[in-house]
Amino acid sequence: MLTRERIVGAAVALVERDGADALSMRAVAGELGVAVMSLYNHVPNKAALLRGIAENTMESLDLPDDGRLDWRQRARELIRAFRRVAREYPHCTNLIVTHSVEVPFGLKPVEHGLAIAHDAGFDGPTSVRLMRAIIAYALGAQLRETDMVKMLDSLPADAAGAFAELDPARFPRVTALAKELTEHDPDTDFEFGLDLFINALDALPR
Amino acid sequence: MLTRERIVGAAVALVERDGADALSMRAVAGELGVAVMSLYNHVPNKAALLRGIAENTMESLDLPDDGRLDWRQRARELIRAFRRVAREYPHCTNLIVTHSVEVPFGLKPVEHGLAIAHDAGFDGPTSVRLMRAIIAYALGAQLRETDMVKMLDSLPADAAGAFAELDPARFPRVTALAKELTEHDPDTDFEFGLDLFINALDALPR
DNA sequence: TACGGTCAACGTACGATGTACGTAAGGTGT
DNA sequence: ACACCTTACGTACATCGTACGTTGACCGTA
Repeated sequence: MLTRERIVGAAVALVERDGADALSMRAVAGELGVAVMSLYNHVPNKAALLRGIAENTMESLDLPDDGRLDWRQRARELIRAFRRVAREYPHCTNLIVTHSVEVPFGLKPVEHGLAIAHDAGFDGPTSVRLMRAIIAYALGAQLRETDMVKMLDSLPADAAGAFAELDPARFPRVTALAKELTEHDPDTDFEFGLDLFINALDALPR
Repeated sequence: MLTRERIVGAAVALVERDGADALSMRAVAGELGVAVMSLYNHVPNKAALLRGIAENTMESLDLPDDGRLDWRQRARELIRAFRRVAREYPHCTNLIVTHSVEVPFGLKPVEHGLAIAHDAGFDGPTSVRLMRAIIAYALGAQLRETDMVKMLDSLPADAAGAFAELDPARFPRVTALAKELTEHDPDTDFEFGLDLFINALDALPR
């Protein structure tokens, strides 16, 4: 029996295995050993399938918000929950982020974020704004990370060497920092920016 | 005479007028009153056309970095330069961001950013990391803004009302902040996050 | 003037994609 | 036994990127 769940599951598996570009109705049908048009009995169109993937991915968010902890720690954990999902379903996450799929995660994370901001002493409008800022950072970090990976893959082998051999008169810092620019530790980078953000919030007047 | 420049120009115009989804080789050819395959005498494939769009868009970045100013102000202006481009070519910018087009902007902005970080007193590795964090924010802010616009368009009319009528027991903050959540002033949001970031940098030990 | 070469533009054609629409087969209630 | 509904299927079409071969205008040389 074909169901929406099986279809979405196959799509998720396919995307994680072969990348987002490999997602086509025909490929999903093939994955299930089924004819293409059979899918349309359960999924109205491809956009709906994308929404299904988004829901399936984002519902693996677990948000164990312990109100007794320090709000900084709670905020960190909330953002890290997103990052964990992105690590578990990297290709699906990218698909969602880049195709700006319709409101993938529900209101629960928003509610949590606003609660944390409230407990930290921020007023309503400020809470909304700082949530937006932190969401922007999390989205961008994910995007930038995959960009970086792709770039480093496309550069031949000795990317640092190529940077280092630029004209030092025009690019003094780039040549000096060639090694750092071509090295990439996603977790460290992410945590660095996250810390920056949390500290900035901490310093904000309320 | 058909040239790469004319083709890219037509593509940019088309994307800004009809959106990124409207970009097809046939549409670009139509825009120029020319047969589809004629484009391939000047552009090897669609990916190259995307790169052309990215270059064309990002070369309108102007970076008047005045080294005598305060580094905070210089950093702000560097980020705002990106945002200006995003405001001038919104659809092209989104196309670039979401399709992670190959290294669209050159090394000049990177060099500027690193120079500013150096003048602010940060060491090399830290400069690289904080540049990455700020790039993540700028990318994500752009992404989130278009998401937000799309979401508000898709929601019927009285989105705030819909939020406000949720179960206040499950979503106390969301219902209380329904108005703020459905209102959107992109510039204010962007500047709020940018300030947050700059202040965080300012507070960072060096 | 005639000719051979170059090159920009074109037309045809193919495979892949999303999906509208009609068909068939098996189960269920009367 | 018969009508009906559900579920899967096959055919068909528009649109996409692009490989490949053809055309026709131009230009230097004989």
